Amino acid sequence: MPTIYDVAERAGVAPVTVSRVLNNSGYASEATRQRVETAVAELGYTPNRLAQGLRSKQTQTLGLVVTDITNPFWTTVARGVEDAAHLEGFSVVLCNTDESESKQSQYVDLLLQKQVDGFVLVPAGNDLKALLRIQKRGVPVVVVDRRVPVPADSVRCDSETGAYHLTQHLLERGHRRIAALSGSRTVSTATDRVTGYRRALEDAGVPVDERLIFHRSFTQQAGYEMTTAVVEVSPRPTALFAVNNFIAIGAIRALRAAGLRVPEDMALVAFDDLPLTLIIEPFLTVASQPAYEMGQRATELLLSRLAGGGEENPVEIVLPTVLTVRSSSG
Amino acid sequence: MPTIYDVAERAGVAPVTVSRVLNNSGYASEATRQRVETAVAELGYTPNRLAQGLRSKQTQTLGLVVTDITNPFWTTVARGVEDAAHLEGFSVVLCNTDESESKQSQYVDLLLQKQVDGFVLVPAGNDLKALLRIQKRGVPVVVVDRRVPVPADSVRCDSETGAYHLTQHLLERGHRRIAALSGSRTVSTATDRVTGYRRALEDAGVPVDERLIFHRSFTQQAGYEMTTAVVEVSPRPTALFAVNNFIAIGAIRALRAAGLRVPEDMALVAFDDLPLTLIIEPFLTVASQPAYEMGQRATELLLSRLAGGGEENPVEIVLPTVLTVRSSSG
DNA sequence: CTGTTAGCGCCTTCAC
DNA sequence: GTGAAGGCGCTAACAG
Repeated sequence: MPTIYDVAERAGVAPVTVSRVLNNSGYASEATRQRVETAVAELGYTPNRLAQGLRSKQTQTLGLVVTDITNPFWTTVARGVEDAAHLEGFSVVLCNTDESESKQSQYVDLLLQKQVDGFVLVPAGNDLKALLRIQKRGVPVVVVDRRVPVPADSVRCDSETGAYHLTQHLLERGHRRIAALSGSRTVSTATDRVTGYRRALEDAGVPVDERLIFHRSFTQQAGYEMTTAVVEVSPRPTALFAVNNFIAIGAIRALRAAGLRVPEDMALVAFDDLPLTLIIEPFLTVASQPAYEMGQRATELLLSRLAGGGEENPVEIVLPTVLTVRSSSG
Repeated sequence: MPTIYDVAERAGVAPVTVSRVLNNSGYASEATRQRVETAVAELGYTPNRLAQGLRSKQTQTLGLVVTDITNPFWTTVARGVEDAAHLEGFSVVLCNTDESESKQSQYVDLLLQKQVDGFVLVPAGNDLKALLRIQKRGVPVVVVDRRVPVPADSVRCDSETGAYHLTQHLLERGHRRIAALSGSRTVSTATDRVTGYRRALEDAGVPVDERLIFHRSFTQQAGYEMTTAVVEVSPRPTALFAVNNFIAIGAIRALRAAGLRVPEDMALVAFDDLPLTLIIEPFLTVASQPAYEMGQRATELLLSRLAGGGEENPVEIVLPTVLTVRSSSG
């Protein structure tokens, strides 16, 4: 691997001059510029970003910490992050925490050691230590999707209002007994959506039946189990509100297993759309989040922080969800 | 940010000793080891991987270059890569080429500059320059999913046999006019699958009608368009072979639009399963690829190369596809 | 078992 | 407009 020294020697200049030409910093006569550039080409020189980073304290790299890239929602967020980062010459290191706090901790430390310039972070569980460690180092971080009880730049959707609209939609359809199938209580999106659900019921003067509110996890398996339990409640609810896409799929499967039709025997609405590229016939009524935009906006915010821009105070971007009514709600 | 010098000073030892303790390289008495460790803890010292990498010429980082993380197949491959890498303490930098050769080239160069230790590469288009550049630098690379006309470690599925089985399956069901909807001719998986299709027809003594073979791209849009065209061919085929999942979805939509039922009016088989976590009722007959395992195996192979292991010659891992018969084939 | 020396490749600082 | 010196944080190679 040739270095700037090799280039310098070949071009008959000093190493600094090579650096200056390559980075367009400082003056350089057209003549030397030419000589350096031909030397670079002849040698096939490539800068070593490790050395650059060590010296300049910037790696042009972002850490992306999500729960599971296998969930199409995070996939899309990741794509938004990657595209926005690439646009500014930044690379993205991908990490899956699987909602495990220890994995999150491990990854964050690793990324800090790698001197990433910033983080796009989906906090796993309710462990704030990792986030705080990042902030303490003075490394910019944007929290995505979830609320955290500390000041931090963030991008998320209005979960509560989205849930409110979905529930309201069911109420307008005449449903009075609506079950909520949610994720872990430690995750703000899970609780916010249940809060929106509650508020909609209360605003409509419909009593909240605590036996119809389930908290488990954001998985298909959990959706299946919660639904299996909910159909046994007496009197049986007439509609379900699934707090994410996986739970919804699990719910549909459980309903089929129980011989119940959607929406005739049980209406269903959900948070998060399913990827339209993979679905043959969209039929779920959903409050969908602009996943790509979330990733993109988060990254843009992060990069603006890196550029030294922005206000002093944390920026909190809250995007609206989009209610799409389809056949599953009757 | 404290450095080993700070730690050394505090512990009353030389910087090297700190390095030795931290990396468990070379001897260190229990006493100094203790002193170093408490100093590390007190200072909150964290190694700088950039400096380590510059010195040791190893970054513990892999470059993952795929066409589009948004496709669940690649998502799953990526997850396999990430998990396997993480197991050995490696990080993964994610890049989407969107099948663009210039993007591929750009990314590969960037990753080389970042001194990644190895590549998991899905070659975009039929441009080998990027791959050759990697190999020329002596950086290990494993090609995934596609065949390339140069020696290289690789992991892929047996596309030809998979396609053969799918076509054979349709033939056994009595179909004689079967259309093939494929991707770009520049991608080996597209051509291999058509080759398998041809061979199955020939082995069954069924003449190949070139008007029933389409090459466009691996997208839903292309699937839709090819299907719209294929139903106009006279005599109309009775079955379709979609060369990947997106094409299959596009085909189904086009068939619906044309008022044709699957499988009654048109049977359908496809390569690549749809993610079972997102599908309510799997009904596509498919030859599915073990995507997660492909990523995992590729990464393991790559890491074994980094460890200096393996044979001299390129290793070519060809995994079998799994035929899953469901209702779409009648 | 521990320390000294040197240098990975680059860029900032200061001279000329 | 160009160059010399020094150091970013770490570890290999060689002492002792």
